[in-house]
Amino acid sequence: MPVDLSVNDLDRIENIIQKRKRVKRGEQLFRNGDSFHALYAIRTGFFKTSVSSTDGREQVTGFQMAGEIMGLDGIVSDRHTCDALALEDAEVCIMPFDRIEELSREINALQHHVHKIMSREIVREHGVMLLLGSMRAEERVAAFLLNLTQRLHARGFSQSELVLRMTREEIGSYLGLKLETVSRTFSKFQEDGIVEVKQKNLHILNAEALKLIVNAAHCE
Amino acid sequence: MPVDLSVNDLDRIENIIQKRKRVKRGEQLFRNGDSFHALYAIRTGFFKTSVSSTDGREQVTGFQMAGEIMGLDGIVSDRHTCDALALEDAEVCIMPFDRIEELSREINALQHHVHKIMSREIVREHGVMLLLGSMRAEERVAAFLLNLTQRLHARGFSQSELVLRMTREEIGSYLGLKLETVSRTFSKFQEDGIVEVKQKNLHILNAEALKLIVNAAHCE
DNA sequence: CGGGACGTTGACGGTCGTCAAAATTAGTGG
DNA sequence: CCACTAATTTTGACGACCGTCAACGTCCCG
Repeated sequence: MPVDLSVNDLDRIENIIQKRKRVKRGEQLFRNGDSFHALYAIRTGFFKTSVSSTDGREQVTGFQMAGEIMGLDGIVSDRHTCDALALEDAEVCIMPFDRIEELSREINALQHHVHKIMSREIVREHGVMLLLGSMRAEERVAAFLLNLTQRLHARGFSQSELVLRMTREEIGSYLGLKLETVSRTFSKFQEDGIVEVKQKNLHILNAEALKLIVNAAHCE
Repeated sequence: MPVDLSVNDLDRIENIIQKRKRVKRGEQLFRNGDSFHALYAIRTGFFKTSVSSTDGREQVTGFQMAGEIMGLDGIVSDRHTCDALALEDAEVCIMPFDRIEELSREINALQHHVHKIMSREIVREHGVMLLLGSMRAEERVAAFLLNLTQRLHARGFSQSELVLRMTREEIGSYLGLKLETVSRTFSKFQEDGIVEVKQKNLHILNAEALKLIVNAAHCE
């Protein structure tokens, strides 16, 4: 959140949050078609968002953790266009969007902050498109692990230990791979001594090796 | 643009556009790293936007035509994070972003309009992720053609005739395919009597067939 | 303790990438 | 306007990567 704000403005911004909501693991916060009226800030927990095609294929569009914002997809049509499902028990702040817009008109820093959040999401998705469009399986998985650990580290968690809240199938959906390929890639990384995988628990032994895999141009 | 506005407000919004800029085919409007200060609305012409990985792989993130907005990626870090290149001679309106924010605070409809534009871009990218993550080559190409024709049709062009301003390689980059695969898929569609391809000129003979290809669950 | 969801591993095949060559077009300068 | 070169496109042959199908193992939760 922006820092250079008067105490008064900070108070007003915090008042946007009318209430909080608990979402249990396996429950949906919102789903495709729901009417849109608020953005959600994650306080605790872990979510996945996904879209589905008419013929039922699911594409995971992202995994969200504490501090991140969900619901931006709903602004354009006043309806949510994706599903948000809690992968572990979670708590979110409900921020009614009309109040965000109202206050944004009065507090410049908030206005710009909102714009940045949306722009950041666009840039993030550019990165996913690069991953899906041009990387091979090992590169995708390596990039995925590095991204996760980096975000967890920024929240005070370990750089090398993490718990995968999502299934192999959900990882695969996000990365454009089948679950078997994800599993096999984990196994290969383990054989190579890069990671230690024990079900949902993952220990990164050699982050540099992962970075090399991601940045390796595979043809030259 | 929003409709329910006073004449006065409309005037003020139009005054955001300080100047226009011509961009010749092959020229870049902005590039990764450029400092950000404005959004660009396309008046005429056709653009591609793309991001690149450290090792030089290019991913086309979109093709933009008249009426569409470019530059949203730059808001978050005050620097553009992608390249925008004109695929045909073009003219754009330069809209300084600080003026957009300024006026957004006063004109609610403009504020909401800006939010919708950003949300729409996020939703569009969700669709691309679905395409890249779960569709096979023929489905991708079919979806691409339908998307292009639909947008061209909305601008008064033919539903069935179009000129591909981009190369096979650029199409491939956007769709996560190699140029040879794009070319082969066009040839196959032509054999099947779905389209007629003559270099950059494309004639869609059977749009319904394309829709079937896109919506076909390929395994059940 | 038992059942169902999830994960791992193997064998095999298809889709699409790679490499190469030829054809067609576009662009440039004389 | 034409010759010439570069860029783009098409097509073929081949192979790698990853998806598919199947079987088995493991974990979690009631």
